[in-house]
Amino acid sequence: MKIASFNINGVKARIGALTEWLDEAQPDVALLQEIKSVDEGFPRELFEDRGYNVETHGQKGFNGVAILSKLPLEDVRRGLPGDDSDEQARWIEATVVGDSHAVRLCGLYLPNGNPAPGPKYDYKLAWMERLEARARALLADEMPALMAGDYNVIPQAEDAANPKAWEEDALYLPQTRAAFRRILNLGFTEAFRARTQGPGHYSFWDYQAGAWNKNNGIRIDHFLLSPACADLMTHCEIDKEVRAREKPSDHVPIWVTLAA
DNA sequence: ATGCCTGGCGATGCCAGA
Repeated sequence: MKIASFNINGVKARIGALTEWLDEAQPDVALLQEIKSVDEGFPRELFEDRGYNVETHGQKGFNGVAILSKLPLEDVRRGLPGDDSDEQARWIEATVVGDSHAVRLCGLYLPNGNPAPGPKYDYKLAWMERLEARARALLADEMPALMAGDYNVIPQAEDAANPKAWEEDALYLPQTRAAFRRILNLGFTEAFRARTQGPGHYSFWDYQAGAWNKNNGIRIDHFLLSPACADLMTHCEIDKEVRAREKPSDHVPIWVTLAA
C-alpha cells in the first residue's frame, strides 16, 4: 500500500501538477494539505474519475486537508480534538483496510506559527500539544497508525540547507523541535529518517530568491508511524523532481509503502 | 534589514505562507 502526503498550495491552482503526479506516482492514498477550498468547491470528480474516494475538510481561502483513496475510507473524522473553538481546517483521519491490516491514516497541516513570539506561535504550540494527545490515543488503540503531512517543523540542523537562517523562525525554534521530539518519544518512527540519513534531503523550497535553483530547501513534511505501522514499512521517499515542473507547489510529495 | 514569489479574495492591494 503506497501512501503519499503532498502540500499542494491550492487545489484549483494545482489541478495540472496534481493530476500529472497522481497518474504517474499512482499512490493508493494521497493525503493533501493546503487545498485552500471549501468542501463544495473541491474538484472531486477529477479524482473520482481516477478511481479515488474523496474526503475533504476545507475552509474558505486558507488551510484545508483532504484524503484521496482507492480503498474505501471508513470512520472519517475531521478536526483535531481538544479545542472546540478551533475553526482552522488542519486535520482529517480515516481507516483503510488492506489485504492484511487495517491502518488508521491521519492527514495534518500543522500551523506555521510565525511570527514568533506572538499569538500565532502560541496557537502552533497549543496545536502541537493537542497533536501529542491524539498521538497518545492512537497508540492506545494499537491499530497500525500514521500521522502524515506538513508539520512545519525542521527537526534538525541537517534538515535545512542554511540552518542559521532559521534560528529565530517558528519552524526551527527549540520549543518547536522539543514539541516534535516529545511526540516521537512516545514511540513514533519518523519514516524518512528510518531509511535515509545525512543532510541534503528537503521537501520545501521557497518560491522566492531562487531557493529551488540554489537548493536552499528545508525538510518539513513528515510521516510519523506507530510501532505497529513502522513494522509494516518497506519504503519511504521524497519525490524531489516534482518541484522542477511547470507551476509547482512549493512542497513536494513524500510517500511510504506499507506491507498492509 | 527587507523583499524576493505565489494563491486567494475580490476588484485593489492585502494577507498568509515558510
